[in-house]
Amino acid sequence: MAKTTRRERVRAATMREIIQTARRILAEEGPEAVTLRAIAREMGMTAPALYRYFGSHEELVRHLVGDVFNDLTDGVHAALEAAPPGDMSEKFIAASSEFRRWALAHKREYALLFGVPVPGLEVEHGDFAQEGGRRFARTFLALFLELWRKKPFDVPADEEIVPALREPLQRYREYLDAPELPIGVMVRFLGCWIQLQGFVSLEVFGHLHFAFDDARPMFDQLMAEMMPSLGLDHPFRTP
Amino acid sequence: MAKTTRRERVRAATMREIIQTARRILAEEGPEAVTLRAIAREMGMTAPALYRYFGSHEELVRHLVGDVFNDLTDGVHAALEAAPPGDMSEKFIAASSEFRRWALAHKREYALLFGVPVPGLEVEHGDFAQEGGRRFARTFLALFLELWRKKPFDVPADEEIVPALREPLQRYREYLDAPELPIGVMVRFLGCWIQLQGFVSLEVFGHLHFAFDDARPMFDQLMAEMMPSLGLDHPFRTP
DNA sequence: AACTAAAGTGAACGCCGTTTATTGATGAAC
DNA sequence: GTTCATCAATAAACGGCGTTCACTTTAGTT
Repeated sequence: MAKTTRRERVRAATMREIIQTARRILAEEGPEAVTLRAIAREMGMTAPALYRYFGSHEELVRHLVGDVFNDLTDGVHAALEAAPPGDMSEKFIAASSEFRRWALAHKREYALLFGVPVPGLEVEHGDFAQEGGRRFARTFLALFLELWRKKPFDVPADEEIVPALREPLQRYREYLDAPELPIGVMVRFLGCWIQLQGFVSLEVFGHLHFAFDDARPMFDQLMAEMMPSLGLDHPFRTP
Repeated sequence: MAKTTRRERVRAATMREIIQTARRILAEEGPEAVTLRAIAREMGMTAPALYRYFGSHEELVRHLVGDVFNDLTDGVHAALEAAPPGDMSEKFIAASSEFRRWALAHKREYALLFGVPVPGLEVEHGDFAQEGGRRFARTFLALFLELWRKKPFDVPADEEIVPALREPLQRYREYLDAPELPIGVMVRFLGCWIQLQGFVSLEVFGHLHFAFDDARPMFDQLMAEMMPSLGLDHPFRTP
């Protein structure tokens, strides 16, 4: 079991400390401050030493992305578990609100996950980061599927779906390994997710300031309009 | 009229050349390549010379933002004018599609406008850039208002709007100087705009790849679902 | 105790934004 | 038409960055 030599353990600890330090700097001073030299300085090391742990600055940041993803996903999971077990409306609100809350409370980390990809604008985050992203995606997907399975809601018939969209939806359904779902469910799921994340991204990046000081009520409105389309009641509440 | 001295003219021309050069670099090599030294190098100058024209790198970028905004706005205007004059459905599709088309064709410029604000994540773009942003916002706003005025569509009654949202909507309505509009219209306008820009941002920044290679059909689906809520027909077409 | 592989250092390279002192050009006033 | 002030542009330098390389220190293994 514990085949970990002492060397391996201290090495792992150092890697963890590096990522932790990077996160602190990210949160407190912004993404452009996350430099190898700053991290090393903070840890009482020199920058080249970090190359024993990460091949480049970019690779370090990719690990950072994975770490942040896990944090966000943990938050959403916790919110889901804290919600009244049977109440799907509350669960949906809990997960969505926690996503938004976390994003606003960790703008810079959020920007790292869902902002403009830094290098070529095309490259997917690799490996570690990608895994974190998948886990996060699975969380919301599972919630939608639970929603649908427990209490199927009205979804667009196949003929109401833009023809060119049908095949991509089928392929995504295969990828999800859920062949029993109508593609109308897929289109609802994706539509809702895009609305949710689209809204939160605009809010976090300040692109709703043109209309709102505080976008919270508009978010509630969005939820109030979206939830009925998922067969959920929305408690018209503004705590 | 032409009070411009020769000095002023050549100065203005140089400023234009700087912005132009910056845009070329932005488009071809990405935002991180837009450095004072690179711009100067390209123009056969040295970096400090640019300080005669812009107070800092950031100020130069703000002007760049304004320039890019104007480009985008011009594109949307052109698309609107090219649409069949009377057909509001076509106009709406033209403007929305042009917005998306331009964004995808100018990802890096788009990222500059609607990505993560670079410095503190809070600061609004100042002056020149802000004016560009306003002009752009006015374009879509005017389109929505024309829509509503020519053919009023169903909007949520005041009681269907989340209470905490009503006052902010009234204030935004005042700011727009359109006191005759029901706040239900405001909520529709903002909701549609947020959906549109949210979608395009996610697509441009690659955050829809998790489900789609090509998000175009999903965009069409979005339009197909959104337009009826604005009293518009959607031609179920996928050219 | 001796050896070896890993961890860490310091100096250097070429980038960056920015400041300062200095030179070159040009339009305006006499 | 010459003088002079003003603006444009430069070279050199500072500190910061990612990264490389030759080097030393540390620590586990034999």
